[in-house]
Amino acid sequence: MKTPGLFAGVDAAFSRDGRFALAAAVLWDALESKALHIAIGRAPLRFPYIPGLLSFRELPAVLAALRKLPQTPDAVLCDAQGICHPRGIGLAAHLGLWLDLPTVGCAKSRLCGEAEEPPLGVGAAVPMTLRGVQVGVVLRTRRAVRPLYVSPGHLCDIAQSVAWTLAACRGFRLPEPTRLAHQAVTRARG
DNA sequence: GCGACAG
DNA sequence: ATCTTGTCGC
Repeated sequence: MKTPGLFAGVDAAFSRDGRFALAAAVLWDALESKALHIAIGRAPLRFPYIPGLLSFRELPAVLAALRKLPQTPDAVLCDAQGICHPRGIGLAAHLGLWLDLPTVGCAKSRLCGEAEEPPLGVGAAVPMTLRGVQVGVVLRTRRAVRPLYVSPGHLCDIAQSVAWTLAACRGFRLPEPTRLAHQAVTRARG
């Protein structure tokens, strides 16, 4: 698939009473660099946070938010890992597999795998390996700023996950879809 | 036993 | 993730 023109970005947070997982799904037009729709989803929290099992805690709310979008995006960007996961199925991969949609994992920190420090320039990327095989990259999305851990979620390869992530960045560390989703869900919790 | 550990 | 103020830099 070529570079998506219509992205969706998702991110989760928690209600103040700690009983629900909240999530925002932002439909974002890359050509116009603008959000077309923002939806909020909610689901009761039934699972604790366990590294490696994040999907069980956050996916229900994420799915509820995505269901409210008026259109199906070409690809979904997630604030989590894709296949750079102990079992090869981080939240982004899990979500894509379930929805049968291309997804990318754009995590802010490392869960597993090894990588060198990438050069400081925007777009610099170094391979992220797990058990000797490359599963993603550590990508600099902003000059001299903490890099992102990018890996394919579903229906895309490493090169595409990087190209798509950069295609959705607009000067901030996080790609616009997930950055806006983070703002939206943060506002939603009051 | 010790350290690591997405959000 | 969430709890929290000011502060340094573009």
